[in-house]
Amino acid sequence: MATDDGLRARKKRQTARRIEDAALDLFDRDGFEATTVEEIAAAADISPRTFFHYFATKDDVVLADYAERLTRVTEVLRGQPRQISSWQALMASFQAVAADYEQERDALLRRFRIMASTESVFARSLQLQAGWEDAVADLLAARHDNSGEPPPARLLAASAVAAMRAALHHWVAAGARASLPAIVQDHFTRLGAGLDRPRR
Amino acid sequence: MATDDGLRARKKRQTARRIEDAALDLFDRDGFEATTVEEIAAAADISPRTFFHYFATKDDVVLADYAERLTRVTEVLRGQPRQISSWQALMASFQAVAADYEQERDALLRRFRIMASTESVFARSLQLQAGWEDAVADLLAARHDNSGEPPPARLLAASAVAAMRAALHHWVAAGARASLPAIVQDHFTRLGAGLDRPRR
DNA sequence: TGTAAAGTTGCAGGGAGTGCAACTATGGCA
DNA sequence: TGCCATAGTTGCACTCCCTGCAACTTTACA
Repeated sequence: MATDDGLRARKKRQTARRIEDAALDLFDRDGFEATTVEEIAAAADISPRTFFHYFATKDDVVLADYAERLTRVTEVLRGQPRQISSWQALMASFQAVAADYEQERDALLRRFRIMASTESVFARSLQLQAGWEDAVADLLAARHDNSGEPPPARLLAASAVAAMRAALHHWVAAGARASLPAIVQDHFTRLGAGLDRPRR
Repeated sequence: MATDDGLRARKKRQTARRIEDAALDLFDRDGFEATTVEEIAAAADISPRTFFHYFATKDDVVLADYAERLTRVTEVLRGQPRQISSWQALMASFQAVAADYEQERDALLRRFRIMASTESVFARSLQLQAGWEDAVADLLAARHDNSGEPPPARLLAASAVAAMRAALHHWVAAGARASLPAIVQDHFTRLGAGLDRPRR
């Protein structure tokens, strides 16, 4: 064993990457729905059957990095000092992801384009985000030191994901030119301060 | 024309209802995935082809009433006085739905059971909720009277849906015995007041 | 070099969902 | 009442996603 970096593992990563690249190119050219798994497999030089050993569904090729993003969020969240509020900790975690996103602006926009035009991919992305909520809520509950009343972990987690999504929406709608971490900070700050502002 | 209540329309509603009932019974008995459209069609006394004239996907049978819920939200939201804050208006709208939900506790819990065990249905429900966000955000933007800075409609809408979801989660996790509107009110109030509470 | 484990492939098949064309029922009208 | 246009139903053929299985190939390691 101990094959985390042997030839086998390296090849596997390469193949996954090759499939992803081939697929996204085809999606761009022909559209997601019009592209079949058979075509992707041919372009990536594997058999159609093998495709499903790498990705559970066609949708998942587009959303390959969601799992990594989640580990990023949880890592940063775990690293936050216990003195700061849960909300501040959440903001820091999601800003870290926002900073990562900015480094891959084009890939991100490509994904959004596909999501906007393909119901199933969009739905699946929301499902993965719901998984983030679960993980984050658990962490928040654990972060609490059991003295005093517990924070509404579920509400905090759901709100954080909602803020992140609204921020991304805002960023994309404005042409993806502004600073994403700044927008995320703004959204989190508003939510943290309270949404119930009197009219005017 | 003018056939909104003729024999034709009545029959259509009956058939839709018959399909829904047959499907949910089968889902309860055999599970969602193990039930085929063919079986549902047989139980509802229609052809498999006809099933897809009533429901776009198998998933949609479970989520049939989402569209009605949305119209309920938008109706109540439109009816809110312009003096109250956007957040108060949102709270009122979602509490109306919460009150409706409570009337159909068992049907609602059945749906949650299916969603919890079936990824695709859960994902689809989130997608429909995202549709709520769109509709609500549009309404909020329109509600604003163009004087002063516009409210962050997207953020408000996303937060409201998140609060609703967290409230439902809380309600179900606690055995669905508490008052759902009260829980919704509590969640909205917390969010409205601001989530960024200092530790202790 | 031999052997166990991991990875790949082809095959057969189930089930969702769609387009099309034929058929049937309904609603309105002369 | 009988006729016609329209709406709804059905069967058929088909595409595609995805899965289990068994045979085969490659890699790791002693």
